[in-house]
Amino acid sequence: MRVSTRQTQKSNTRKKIIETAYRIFSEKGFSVPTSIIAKEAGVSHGSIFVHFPTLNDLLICLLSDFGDNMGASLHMLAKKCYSVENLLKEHLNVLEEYEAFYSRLILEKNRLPDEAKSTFVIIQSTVAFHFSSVIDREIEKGTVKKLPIHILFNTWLGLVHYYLLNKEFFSDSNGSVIRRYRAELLSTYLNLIKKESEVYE
Amino acid sequence: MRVSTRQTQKSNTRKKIIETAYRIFSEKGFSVPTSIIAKEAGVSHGSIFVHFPTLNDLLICLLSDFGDNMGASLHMLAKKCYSVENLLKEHLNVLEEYEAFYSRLILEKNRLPDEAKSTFVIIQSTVAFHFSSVIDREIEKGTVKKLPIHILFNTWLGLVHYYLLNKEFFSDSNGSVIRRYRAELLSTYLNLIKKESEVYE
Amino acid sequence: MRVSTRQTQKSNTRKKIIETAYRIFSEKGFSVPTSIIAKEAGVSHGSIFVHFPTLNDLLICLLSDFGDNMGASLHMLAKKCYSVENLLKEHLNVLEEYEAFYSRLILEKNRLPDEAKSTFVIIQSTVAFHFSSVIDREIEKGTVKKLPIHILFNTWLGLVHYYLLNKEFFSDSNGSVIRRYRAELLSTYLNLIKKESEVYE
Amino acid sequence: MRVSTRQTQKSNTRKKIIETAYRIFSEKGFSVPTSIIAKEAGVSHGSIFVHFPTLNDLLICLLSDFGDNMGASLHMLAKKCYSVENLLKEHLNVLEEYEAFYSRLILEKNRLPDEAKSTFVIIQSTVAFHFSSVIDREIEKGTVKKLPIHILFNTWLGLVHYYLLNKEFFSDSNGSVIRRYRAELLSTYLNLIKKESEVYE
DNA sequence: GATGAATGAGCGTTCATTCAT
DNA sequence: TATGAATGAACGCTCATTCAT
Repeated sequence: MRVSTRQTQKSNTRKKIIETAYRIFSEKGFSVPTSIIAKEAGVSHGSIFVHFPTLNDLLICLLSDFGDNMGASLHMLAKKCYSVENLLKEHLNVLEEYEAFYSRLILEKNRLPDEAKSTFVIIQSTVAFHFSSVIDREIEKGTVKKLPIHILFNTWLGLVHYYLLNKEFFSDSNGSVIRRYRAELLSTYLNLIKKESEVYE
Repeated sequence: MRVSTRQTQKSNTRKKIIETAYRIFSEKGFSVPTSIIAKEAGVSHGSIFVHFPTLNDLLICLLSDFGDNMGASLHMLAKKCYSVENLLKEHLNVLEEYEAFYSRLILEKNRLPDEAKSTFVIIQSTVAFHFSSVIDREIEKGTVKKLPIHILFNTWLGLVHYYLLNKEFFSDSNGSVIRRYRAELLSTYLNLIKKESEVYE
Repeated sequence: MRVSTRQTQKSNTRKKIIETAYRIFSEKGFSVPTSIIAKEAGVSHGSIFVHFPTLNDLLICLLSDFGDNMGASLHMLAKKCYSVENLLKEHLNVLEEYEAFYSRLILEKNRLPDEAKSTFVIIQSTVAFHFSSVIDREIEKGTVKKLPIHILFNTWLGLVHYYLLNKEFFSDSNGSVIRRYRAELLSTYLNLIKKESEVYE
Repeated sequence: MRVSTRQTQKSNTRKKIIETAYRIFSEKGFSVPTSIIAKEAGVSHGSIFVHFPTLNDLLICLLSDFGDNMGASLHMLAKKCYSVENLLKEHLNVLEEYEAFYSRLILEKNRLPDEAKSTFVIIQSTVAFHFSSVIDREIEKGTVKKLPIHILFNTWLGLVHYYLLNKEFFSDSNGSVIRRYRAELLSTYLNLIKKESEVYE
């Protein structure tokens, strides 16, 4: 019991740091000083370095957790996705769930440790995989235009990222851009890729 | 004469600072220290602050100049653009011309003074304006799908920005992504927006 | 039994700390962090401060133990030492036995608590005492030059310390300098202090 | 004139930093924080890093200057030194001149950048060179015992260093150990190395 | 106007020490 | 008693900004 209590406390602190960092990095970007994270988390500055020897280690942990979580959410895409429409809807659901941090990731990944890039790559690969198989099928069925799949994918991702990265132009800074533009994004994109006879409404 | 000489000198220094900052920010991003800019420009560190009271002022000037230049280039779009295809080709030409700095702008605009956003907005508005009028015409002519114009535009911009922001995944770090993917970007996008009978090759 | 067990445990912990600190300080010097000592000793970081309220207390204990041990070894000098030669040989034996820690002590004593100096003094006094009585006798016998004894002693100590403190110039960093230069140190020193008719070979 | 004034100011600050660092390192050792040096020098903390990019650079500069100065003083040894006695007297003069910093150097050289060791080596080599040539001559003349020169040298250096390193046992902490023990050191050492017929008084 | 040395607040990180368990 | 997470003052170093020349 004793040991368990101690471990709980430790992991509580760790959790507080991780959650605070996640929240603050989401809000303000990855260059917020560690001292601010500590203050917001209600722990001492030194505590951060008890749990994460360097700032990079904290970032890597955050990104890794994030990649795992978002990856897990994305893996559930496969089950429900009999159509592109469904796939993209679910993709938007996942993006909405992780919206703030994901936006920071795609914006600042170049400043982050190399591990960040792999997180990014893994996430996109997962989506790309499901996207490919669904689109492939639809192209064969003749419901989607026959165009190179990777560019169809990049077009979708580019479109969504464009809204995420320019959030302040599209919505109140607090709301979710994804939620607000979900319908528009979906219908436009689907109407673009569908053959004319298959118009999406 | 004296005054004129001094003014010449003054404006030379200013020009050197602006050009150097433009080049270095293009290459390394906006967080290069001012001392490095000064050294590269061959002027004293203090000179920067004679011409630009704060770093923000230098950035605003740079962005404003950039907006003017790129805006001017973009205004010439109108003349040549009788078709979407031509318009987009010219847009890519302009983007290629300003590629490095433009990429930094869309990547780091959140770290820049608020004025940066207006530069960004002005540039995109200019493009959007020409895009609208051309697309409008083509929709009316029935060569382009009837979809909300602003989303068609965002799709195009999102697609291009996606390549610019993920340059390292698409090309050698030195070459121009735009030059390399120009054909692919154009053909994909046009095939998406054109009605089937009008397929772009 | 409980109490005894607990006491055993306590003294075991204490012993582990002392032994580890002795070993690590010998190897790496006195500025190794306490956390490293704890890890190497296989005890918790806090345990160090249960047994030694401050780092200084640990150092004082270590130095005191060291003084006792080396002092005890040195006290046995008296029995065997009928000649300076024997005395110095035995002195070198003792120094070789304690070489690593002793070298650290003479190198870093200024960074150590004042008590370190008394350890140093006690050790040297012990040697000086035996040295004095042997040399005294030899001077009377006329085998050693008649010079102030304390300087003869300081010359010897200076010579030996010089080799200990500049170990890296004289030998591989791993071997014992004393062992390697024992003969040379002895013969030179003895030839210096002996009257000519008594040359040492 | 203007430029000269500016340069003077700069070099004044640099000089203040160097002199203060020299003085404080002499008094308290090389691990005094840079912030203390700055405060004592009457300059801002940042100023130190304007003149010396890293602490190591400051140390290297200090040691290099020191090596040059002491080296220059030592090179004058050659002229006056017709006898060991004169040589050693002059050596002591130089040591007395640089006593405080020299003592720190021999005590803490292991903690200093590698360049420190070369300073140490250069200084000792200079002394060793003059020592060798004088002693060589005297051994040939038969006034000094025939013993390996390098150990005769190490004995001298060991003796002097012993007094420098244990200053607090030999003299008031303020006075110069060298000045106080000059006669004793010289006479003892000379009497040890001289043949008996040549006794030094 | 141009200079560049000087400034000092702020950064990530270290480590002896404390204290609830 | 033993634990080890938590603490916070201190460190070397950076850099936009100031100002005497």
